[in-house]
Amino acid sequence: MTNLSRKARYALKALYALTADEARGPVLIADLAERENIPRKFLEAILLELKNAGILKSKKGKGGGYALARSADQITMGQIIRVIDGPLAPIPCASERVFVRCEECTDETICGTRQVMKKVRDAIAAILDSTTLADVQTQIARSRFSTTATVTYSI
Amino acid sequence: MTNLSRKARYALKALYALTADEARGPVLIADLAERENIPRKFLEAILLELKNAGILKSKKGKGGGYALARSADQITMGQIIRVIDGPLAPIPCASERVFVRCEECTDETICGTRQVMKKVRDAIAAILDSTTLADVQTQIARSRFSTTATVTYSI
DNA sequence: TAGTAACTCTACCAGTTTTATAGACTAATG
DNA sequence: CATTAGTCTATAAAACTGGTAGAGTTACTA
Repeated sequence: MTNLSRKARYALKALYALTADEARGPVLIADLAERENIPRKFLEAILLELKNAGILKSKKGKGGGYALARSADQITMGQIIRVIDGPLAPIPCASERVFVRCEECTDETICGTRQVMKKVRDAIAAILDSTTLADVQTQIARSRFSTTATVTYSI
Repeated sequence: MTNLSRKARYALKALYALTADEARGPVLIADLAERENIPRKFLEAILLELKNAGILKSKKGKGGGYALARSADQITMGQIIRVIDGPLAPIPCASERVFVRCEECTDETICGTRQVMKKVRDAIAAILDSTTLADVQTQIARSRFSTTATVTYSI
């Protein structure tokens, strides 16, 4: 059931970097791609999606680049992952926001799988919607403090 | 992030039916396939996997078929889903049982995504490993009681 | 106000995974 | 020992994922 796409992992990695660079103003796609080891064109598409979703903002022209649209404590993991990978529910008919009836389900009111997966969805959402980029940032810093320090962000 | 495969949904559907038929002895693949609307050959492969994992047992020859290998309260959703769809963790490096280092992760001890996804994994596992086929069976019965009754199992 | 740095968009492609099918083979039961 | 029913191998269409190419557009700033 392994499920977070590489695309989403790239997105998160990029956002961690942008969070750290929040103060320093817009970051260039090319720089971000190189520093974080993400295929440039692929990253381009990812950042664009995040921008269209209101998570990032961009500035064109000289001195431009990408930056967080809101402060890091206003952006949750749930928001990010939903943008890139879609609903959190393990099964479309268990999604709160984007309910989709599933073909092989005769009657979803009595579907056992659905009832269990609704619980799973709620558990996942509870965690991801309450964890912000700022929280993750703090956790990273804390881990780095207690182990030997590297300066790169891992995904 | 929608993630439970159709194969797993078929597996669960078939297992619900086998749970209900527990008393009546082995069920034929062909019957199961028709009743539950699952492609016959595909179901065959699924049942075989479940058998190899010790969840089902089969009997060949006349009067043969498939049946649960253990009683329904000894089979958890977690066991079933792991057999068909692999680890529950949304990311390989967050898996407890089948840890796989992820390529783009420089240092997993300080990886923010990993730390969050470990929490998610634990939450998912807590639910799926404590829910048995018998539990689901009960829930289905309860739902059927409180709504208008249909006799089919939905997935 | 022109040049250029940088973002935006469309289209495409290759590889993998998922879902599904066909048929030959093997084993056990009555 | 025939029949019934499960097992195995191979194959293939379809969908998805990850990645690439290049033309086009926008907005800074000198």
